[in-house]
Amino acid sequence: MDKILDIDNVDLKIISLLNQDAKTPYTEIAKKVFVSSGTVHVRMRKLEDMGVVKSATLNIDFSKLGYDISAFLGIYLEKSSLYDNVIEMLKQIPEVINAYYTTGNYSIFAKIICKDTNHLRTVLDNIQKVDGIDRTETLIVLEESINRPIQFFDK
Amino acid sequence: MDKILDIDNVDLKIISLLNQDAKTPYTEIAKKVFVSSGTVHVRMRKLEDMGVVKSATLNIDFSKLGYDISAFLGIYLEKSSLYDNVIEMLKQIPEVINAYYTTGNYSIFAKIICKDTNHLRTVLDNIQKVDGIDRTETLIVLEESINRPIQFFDK
DNA sequence: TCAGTTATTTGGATTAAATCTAAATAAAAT
DNA sequence: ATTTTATTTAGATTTAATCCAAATAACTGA
Repeated sequence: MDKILDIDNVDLKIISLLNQDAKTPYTEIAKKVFVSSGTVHVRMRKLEDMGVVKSATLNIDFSKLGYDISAFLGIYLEKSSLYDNVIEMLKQIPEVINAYYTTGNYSIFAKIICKDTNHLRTVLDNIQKVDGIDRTETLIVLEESINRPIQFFDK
Repeated sequence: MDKILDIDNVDLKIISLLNQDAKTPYTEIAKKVFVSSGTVHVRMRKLEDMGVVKSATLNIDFSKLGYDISAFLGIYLEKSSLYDNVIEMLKQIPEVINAYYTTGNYSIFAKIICKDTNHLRTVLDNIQKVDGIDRTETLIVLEESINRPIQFFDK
C-alpha cells in the first residue's frame, strides 16, 4: 500500500501553496484550490498524520543575524563502521545543521553555519577532534545563487 | 550601522521558537517570551521588514511524495567566468533546489531532488547538456542523519 | 538632572481565521 | 439498488491576528 496513492492534486496544490508561504490562511488556500476551508483543514491534518508535512519553519537570512559563513564539509572516517558514533558526536555540535550519508569519496557530508572565520576555525577544530574522523575537506559557501522549494507537478 | 545591533534577545527568542514551529500562535509565543502578543507582532514585522525573516515554509518528507532521491552535484565549468550564465540555465531546471559558489574544486555546488533513478538520469543528462559545463560529480544522498534549524544563543 | 522628544510596549476593540460539528453529498461495496 | 463508508460543506463557536490609542520606557541635549 503506497502512501503516494493517497495524495491527490488537491493535496499537492495545498502543499505547494503553503510551501511558498506557510502562513497563508487556509481560507485563502481554499479559494485558490476551489474547495472549502474545512477541506483544507482535513487535508492538512491528513498530510501531517501521514508525516508528509513534518513542520513549518522560517526562512531566515542568517547573514543578517551575524552568521556570515556557511560551509559544506566532506568528512573522511578512519573506518566507515564508525558512522553512527560520529553522527552522534556531530549532533552535539550545534553548528552542524545537516549531515548525510552519501555515495562518493566522503563518508559523511555535512553542512555547518558559523558567525565568522574565527568561529569557523573553532568549529572545524572541534570536528577534527571527534573520535573516528580521519580528515575533512571544507567547501566554504561564498554565494547562494539558488535556494527554492520543490515545484510539484500533477500526478 | 549594523543590523545585528537592532536585534535583541527577545527577537532571537521569537525567531527561535517560530523556527521550530512557524504556525505557533503569537499569543503563545508571547507567553513564552514574557511580552504581549502585540509586541510579538511588532517584532516580527520589524524582522520581516529588515529581511531577517524572509518567509515561512513547510518541512516536507519528500520521499513520502515519491521524491526518493536527492543528490549533491559538484559542477566543473569550462571557464569560471561562465558562472552567471550557467546559474541562469540551472534555474530553468526545476529539480535544482540549491546552487552555491564555493571554495574548493567545484565551480558550482548544487542540490537536486528527483523521483527515482530514471528521473535522476534525465536530470543529470539535462545538466550535462548545459553550455559551459565541463563535467559533474554526483553525491547521492542515501541517508539524512541530521537536519535541524540553527540554535541561536543570547547576544 | 530634568524637560522634551522619540520609540516601544501594552491591553482592549475589531476583524479575521481556525476549529469543530452535524448535515449533505459523493463514492464504494455488496 | 441499497447500505455502508468516506468526504465535503456550511454554519456556529472558539481562538488568534490585527489595529490603535494610551501608557510606559528610553533617549536627547542643555
